[in-house]
Amino acid sequence: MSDSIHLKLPDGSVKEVPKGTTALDVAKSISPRLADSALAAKSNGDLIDLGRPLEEDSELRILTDRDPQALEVYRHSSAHLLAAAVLELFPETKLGHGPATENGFFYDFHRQTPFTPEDLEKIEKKMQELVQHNLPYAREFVDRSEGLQRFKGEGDFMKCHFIEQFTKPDEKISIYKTGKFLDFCRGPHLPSTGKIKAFKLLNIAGAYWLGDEKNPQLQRIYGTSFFSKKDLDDYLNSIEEAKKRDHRVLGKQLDLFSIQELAGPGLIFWHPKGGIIRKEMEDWMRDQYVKRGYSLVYTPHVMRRQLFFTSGHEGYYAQNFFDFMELDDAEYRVKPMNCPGHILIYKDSLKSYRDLPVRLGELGTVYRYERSGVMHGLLRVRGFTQDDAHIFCTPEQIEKEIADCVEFARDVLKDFGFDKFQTELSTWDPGDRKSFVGSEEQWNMATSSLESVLRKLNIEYKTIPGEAAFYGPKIDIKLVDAIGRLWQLSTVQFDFNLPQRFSLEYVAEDGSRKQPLMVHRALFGSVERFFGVLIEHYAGAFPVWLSPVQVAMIPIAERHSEYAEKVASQLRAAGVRVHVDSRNEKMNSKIREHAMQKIPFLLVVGDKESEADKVNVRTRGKEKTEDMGTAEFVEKIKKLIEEKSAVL
RNA sequence: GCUGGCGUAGCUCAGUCGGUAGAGCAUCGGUUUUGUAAACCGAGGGUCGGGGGUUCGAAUCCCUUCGCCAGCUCCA
Repeated sequence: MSDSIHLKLPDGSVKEVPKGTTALDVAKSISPRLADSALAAKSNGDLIDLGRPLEEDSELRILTDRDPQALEVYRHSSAHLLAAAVLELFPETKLGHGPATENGFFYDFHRQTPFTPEDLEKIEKKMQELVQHNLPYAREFVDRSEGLQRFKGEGDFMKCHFIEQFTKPDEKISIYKTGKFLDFCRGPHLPSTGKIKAFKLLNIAGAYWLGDEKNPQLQRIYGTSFFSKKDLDDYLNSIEEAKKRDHRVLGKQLDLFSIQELAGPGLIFWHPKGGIIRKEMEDWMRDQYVKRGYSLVYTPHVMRRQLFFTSGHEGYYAQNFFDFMELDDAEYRVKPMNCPGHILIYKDSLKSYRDLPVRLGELGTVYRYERSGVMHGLLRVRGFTQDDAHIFCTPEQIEKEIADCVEFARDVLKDFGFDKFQTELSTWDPGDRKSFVGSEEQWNMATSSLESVLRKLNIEYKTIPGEAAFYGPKIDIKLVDAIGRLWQLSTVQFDFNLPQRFSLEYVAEDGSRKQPLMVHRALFGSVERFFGVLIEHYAGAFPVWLSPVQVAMIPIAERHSEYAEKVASQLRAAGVRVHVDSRNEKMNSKIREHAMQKIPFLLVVGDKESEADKVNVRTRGKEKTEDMGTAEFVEKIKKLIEEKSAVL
C-alpha cells in the first residue's frame, strides 16, 4: 500500500504526489498563474472539483477559461449563485433544480407569489454581492437519511424527491453549500463565487414540476454567464441581432404577410410582396415535380369524416383537428393532412406493377388545431400548405425512391441558399409497441432501407431511437441558417399504416395482388414555415430571384420619369420585377426608403443617364454606385435571376 | 392549455396622483424639381383590444373576454 499516487498530465509528464492531493494543489505546483485561473478539473475524463482529494492514479487535466467544458461547470455554479441569492432575499422559496443549458442556466423555484421583473433586478444585485464575498462552493457528504431529514425539515419537497429518485438508501449523498444555500448536487462546481466574472439574468417563465403539465408550475429564472464581460456582451448582441431577423418583425416592415385578429390566430394572410415570394417557391416546386416524374394533383379541403376514420387519424389525432361539421346528415371535416386524399386517387383505378412508382404531389393546404399558446408567426400555425407527395412503389423500387427524395430535399435546400444540413434517422422503440404499428419485419426492412440509402449517398446522420412516426421510420433533414440555428423542415417517411388500412394493391408480374409500399415526404415541410425560415436566414435581403421588387427606378426629377419608364419596360420585357418611383420626393428619400425595403438594385436616372442610355446602379450592401449601359444591366440581372444567385 | 408580462393613431412609442389623449414616422393637400440613406408648410386621423363594474369622473382601479410576447407542455 503506497501513500502516493501517479497523475498523468496532458503534456505526458507524470507526477507522483501524496494520496489526497487536490487538483488545485497540482495546479499550484505547476504555476501560481494556473492555480489562479483554474476553474475545475478532469480526472480520467470525469469533471471534478478542484478541491476534491485524489485517491488513485489517474489522468488529470486542469480546466481554465480556455476549456469549453469548464463553461458548463461555470454556468452550473452560476445557477447555484442564483439560488443562493434568491434564498437570501426570499427565504421561504423552495428549490427545484438548476442546471447549465446550451446558452446559460436556469433555476426552478416554488413560491406562492411569483417573481416580478423588479425582483429579477434585486436578485441580480444580490448575486453581484455574493460574488464580492467570494463564497466557497463547499462540498460535503452526509447520510442519505440525514440529508432527507434536513430538506424535509425545510419543506424542500423537490429536493427530497430528487434524493429519493437519484440515490439508494445506504448511500452518502453529496451536498454543496454556498452561503445559506444547500443543494443536493453531484457537482462539480467552481471553487468559489468570486470566479464568476460575467452573468445576467434574462427572464422569468413558468415551468411544470418534472416537466408534466398535470403538475403545478414553478417559477423558472433564466440567466446566462460567460468567462468574460466581452463574451457576455457578444452573446447579448447576438440575441439582439437575431431579434432584428425576426420574421414577424421583418414581415411587417417589408409588408410580406400578416395575421389578423379578426380572422383568428395561426392563420396567415400573404400580402402582395409575400405572395410573389410564395409564387416563386411554388413555381420552383411544381417545376421540380414535373422534372422528377411526379404527378400534380389537387384534393378537396373538406371531406367526409368517415375518410379519417378509415385512415385512422380520427383515433390518433382527434385533438389536433378543427371540429367537424354536419351537412346533409353526414359529418365533414377540413383536412388535417393530404395523405388520405392521395390514397383515394391511387385506389381509383387498379394499378399494375408497370404503373409503379406512382408519385402524387400536391401543394395541399391543411388545418390543424394547435393549442393557443404554441402559435409562433409563420413557424407554428393552424393553417398551412404542405409540399406534400406520396410515393407508392414495389419493394424493389423503394431504395431508389427514397434516395431520390433525399437528393430532392438537398436540392431544395441548396437552391434556396442553405448549404449546411444535419440528417437524422428516426427509428422505433421495439419495446414500445403501443406507440408504433407494424411488424418487426416491416420496421427492420424499412429502417435498413433508409440506412442503406444514407450510406450509399455518403450522408452523415444521427440515429434517434424511438423518434419515428407511429407508422414508420423517417429521415429528417435539418438545415442550418445564416446565424447557425437549426430548423426542421424536410422529412421523408415510411408508412406501413395507410396501405394496410386502405387495402392498397397493385397487380404483380405473376398476376397476384400485392400491397405497395408507401413513402410520405414533404421538403419545404410547410410553405409558411419555409418562408419564415427564409426571411430569417436572409434577414429580409432575399436573393434577386426571390425579391418581390428586384429593381427600383429612381428618376431624379420629374422630367426623367419618361426615361425611367423606358428602362423599366425593357426590364419588364426581360421578366424583371421593377417599380418606378415617380413620386414627388427627393432622390435621397427614395434611396433611403427602397434601401430599407432591401431592394437588390436601385437605378438612379437623370440627365447624364438618359442622354447616354445608361443607368446608375446602386447595389444592396455596396457603398459605391456604378454606371452601366442599360442593356448591360438587363443582361446582368437576367443572369443573376436565372442562376438564383445569392450574391448580387 | 398553463405561468408571467403586455394591448394607446397605419407603424414605433409617451401619457404623473383617476380629471375626458400626445410625439415622430406614415397618410392627404400645397410649395419645391431635386445627383446617392429623411426638403418645407399645413391638414386629417383614436369608443385607449372588446364587454361589464367601481366612481361625480376611468387609457389609468376591479372583473371578464379576445389577442400578442417569453417560457413550459405539445408539435402525426
